Amino acid sequence: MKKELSAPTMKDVAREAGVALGTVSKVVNGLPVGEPYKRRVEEAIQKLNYQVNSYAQGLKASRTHTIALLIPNTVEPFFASLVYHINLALLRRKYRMLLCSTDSDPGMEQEYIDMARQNKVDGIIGLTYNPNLKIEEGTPFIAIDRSMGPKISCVTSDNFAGGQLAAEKLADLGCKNVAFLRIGSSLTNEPNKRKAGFENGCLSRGLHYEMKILNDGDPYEEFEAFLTEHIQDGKLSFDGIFCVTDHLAYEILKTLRRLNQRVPEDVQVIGFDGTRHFGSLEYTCSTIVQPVSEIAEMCVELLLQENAPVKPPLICLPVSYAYGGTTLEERN
Amino acid sequence: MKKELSAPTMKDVAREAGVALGTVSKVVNGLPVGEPYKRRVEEAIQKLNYQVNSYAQGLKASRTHTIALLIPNTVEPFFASLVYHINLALLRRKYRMLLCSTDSDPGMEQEYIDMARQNKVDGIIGLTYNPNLKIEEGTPFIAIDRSMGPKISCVTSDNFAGGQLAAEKLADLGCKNVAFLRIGSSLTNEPNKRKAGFENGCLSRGLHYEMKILNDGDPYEEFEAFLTEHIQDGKLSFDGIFCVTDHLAYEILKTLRRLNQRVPEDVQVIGFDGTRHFGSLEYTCSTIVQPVSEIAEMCVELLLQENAPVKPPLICLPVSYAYGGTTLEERN
DNA sequence: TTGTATGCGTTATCAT
DNA sequence: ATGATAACGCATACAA
Repeated sequence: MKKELSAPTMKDVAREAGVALGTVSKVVNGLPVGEPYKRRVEEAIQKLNYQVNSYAQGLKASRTHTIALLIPNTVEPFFASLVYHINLALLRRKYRMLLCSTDSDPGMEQEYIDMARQNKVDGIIGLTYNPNLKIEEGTPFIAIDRSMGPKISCVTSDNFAGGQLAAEKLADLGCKNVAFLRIGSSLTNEPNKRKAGFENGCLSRGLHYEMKILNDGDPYEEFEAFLTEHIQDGKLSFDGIFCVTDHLAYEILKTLRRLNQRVPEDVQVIGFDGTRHFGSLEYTCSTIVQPVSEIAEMCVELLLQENAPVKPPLICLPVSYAYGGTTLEERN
Repeated sequence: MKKELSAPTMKDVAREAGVALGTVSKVVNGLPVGEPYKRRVEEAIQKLNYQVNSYAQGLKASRTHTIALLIPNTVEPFFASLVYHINLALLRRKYRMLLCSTDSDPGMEQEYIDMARQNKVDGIIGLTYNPNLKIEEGTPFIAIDRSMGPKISCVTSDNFAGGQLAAEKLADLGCKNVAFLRIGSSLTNEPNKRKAGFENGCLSRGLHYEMKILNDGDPYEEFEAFLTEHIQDGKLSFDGIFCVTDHLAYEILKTLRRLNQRVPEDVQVIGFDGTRHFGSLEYTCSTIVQPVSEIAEMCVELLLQENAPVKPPLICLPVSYAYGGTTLEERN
């Protein structure tokens, strides 16, 4: 009655196989070992149902094959999708993920970063809007969507090109007079790039445009007021609208319905995000799709290649356009 | 130049504070220590920015304050919400979460369970449809939504009561002839309970009902055919429909629109799930809401109370009804 | 009350 | 090529 309830250790395997401790370690780690020894050890492992204790491994090697993901929540579709794809990318490399859902609360974020430090994670991937987060010098950190300073790589989708693409699409689809709608703290700069790209696209195509930008707390009704102002004799003067997120597009679609505007016949709408409803069924609206899976892969790749010659400060991944029923196009 | 890049250890703190190793340990763990010593140790901790290494702790105590969550994916709203709330419940108790997104793939599931074992997690919360998963005897395991055998507690929402509630609501709202629509493997028994509860509710209210149940691979078109069969002179014979999930309800709403049936004027629709779109804005449809946050809390609570006198085999949490625009009710 | 020493499971450096 | 042994960072039983 030695250790019937605690899990078997290498020592147990060694005793069972009648070999030394070091030999078992070598077999487990795939180092060269004499064939008969190897067989006996493997049989003992089978018999005892032995599994290495990665905590002991981590203690020794100070590499834990675990990374922490800091994310505001797992519920918004874009975040949910990010979590999913990062998890996959890690699993492929036999890495584990410590999930840290922060609610964008600075206290929670810091608490989680400390936790991560205690757990000696090999690195952190973080999507946070907190500019003055204290990150340990030694811990590899990759930021998503938001630059955290020059020493930290940031992976994001090409927001500028996305805005531009939206403008070009609307122009291609026959629009003459379009609007840009946005809500969100002006501190965050990524939406600003969407806006800049959109303006750029409109100018290069000679597309007339107007903008309506709300701050974070503002009521959506202001958009309705804005649109109502642009209706004459029941007809909206815009024939195209670019919304800074799919979420906003969804709200605007409802507003347009209330205002008796048909989509896409009277006015076409393009959003930004590209995360589909209900897993992977269909888009809410025509949209600029962020390459979530590529973003995930890039983050993990960058994080794990420790001996990187240089750390790229900002990596923009290409976006694409997807039809979702709110623009004039063939249904497929 | 001893250890300028590796993190400081208790030994470093002890040297800095001029006390013994054990004293530092006691301060860190809140054990009684003389006030002046305590102060010096705390100052040293501050100065060196020391953090305990929870891997070393775990190795010693064989308790790691980490649990693993096995879940098909993080993208479907119900799952996403579950992940979010379980994460919160764990954080409150200073526990960490190892996220294991499995795609319902038995291979991945087993791989993750092994990983979890290697990591010596303190327990596993799992939502899996794989009945013959090999779970270590010693590891505490809580199942969500699906019974994994008599020795493992299962937490779920009260699906039977939910079905019943849907029937009663439809009756209350004036329905006379209703339909139950379901898609999904008949092996899973929770949807069966929704069905049984619904039938029960219909019978007790004298509500006439029909059922249409599809298997997993079947095309949605069969629902459309079913509904079309029940249209005479443009009028659907059903005035109420209960869909087994919000997801299905969403599809059915589109179908009804194609068939020129107005919702809720001609026919009222109730779904099941209650996870809202876009984080927390609004429901897709009127629905039976699962108490996700309570489910999460219950799982964590059960998992962590190790000295439980008895393990309840099945715990059903109460559901509620929420208006979502597809039933005849006041907008609020 | 504080300091010292041992062991947790693993890996790596030694002799053998 | 294999076996013994030290060390990783921490907690704790024991000695001072």
